[in-house]
Amino acid sequence: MTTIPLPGSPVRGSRSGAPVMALLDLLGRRWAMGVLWTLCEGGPATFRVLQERCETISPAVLNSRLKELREAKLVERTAQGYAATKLGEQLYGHLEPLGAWAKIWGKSVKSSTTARKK
Amino acid sequence: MTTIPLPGSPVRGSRSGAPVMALLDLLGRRWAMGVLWTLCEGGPATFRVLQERCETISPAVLNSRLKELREAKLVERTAQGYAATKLGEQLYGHLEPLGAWAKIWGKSVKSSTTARKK
DNA sequence: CAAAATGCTATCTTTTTCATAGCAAACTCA
DNA sequence: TGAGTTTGCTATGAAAAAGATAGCATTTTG
Repeated sequence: MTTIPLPGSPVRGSRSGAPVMALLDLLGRRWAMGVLWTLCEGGPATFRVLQERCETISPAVLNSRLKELREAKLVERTAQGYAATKLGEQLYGHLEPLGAWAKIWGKSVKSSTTARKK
Repeated sequence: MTTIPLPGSPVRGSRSGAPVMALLDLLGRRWAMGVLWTLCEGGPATFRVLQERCETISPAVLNSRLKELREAKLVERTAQGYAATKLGEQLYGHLEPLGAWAKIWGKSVKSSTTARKK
């Protein structure tokens, strides 16, 4: 079993346990941000629906991420299924601008990477 | 070799290749945000110095992340060593508030998780 | 020029993630 | 009520990624 990164306890990448390091560890796991993003964008969803929305996530990973996000108080179970908590929405508020920024980034990258292989 | 997620090409987690999905894929790799964070916080650094700043990163992973970040135009090599590009700084600008937010988060989580096991 | 620093690559082990299958419990409704 | 469906996962085996460590070629320094 994996340890769930929580602020205060030492995490991968930092012996200090600085909150931001715990956060980066938590979010730096495959699908962590994607799941939160999807939940916030599309609203509460059951496990199965969430899985479909994420298109390619496997149930095992979805389950792991949900456990972690719930323990981190970013996601909770409601009558409607899984949903972002207030804290989760707050975090999403910080992440959401990345959507717009990514488009700008996309242009910069593409203009310098036209016709690349592999 | 791993494919580097770039906007426009389909990435893990999304067949669409939406820029934000490419970004989340790129950043959702271990140490990706940490490296950018460290570079922006501490300024340009040589490979070795960067490695030390990151405390526990292995050279292989650091090397991979640097390649990806460079291809994504977020990091570049300068006379001073590796450094965030303008684009990278911009992105960091969006990430940076997470530092403060993580502290708030830390309190909420801790208050509900006092004395947990495992 | 010898010693130290730099920038990685190689290698092996441990973790994560992926891809699927499938099962138990809750829900539907004929 | 009880067969069929949906939901929420768990199990499993294989592939990919990350971690730990050693070490080597090149550059820099004294």
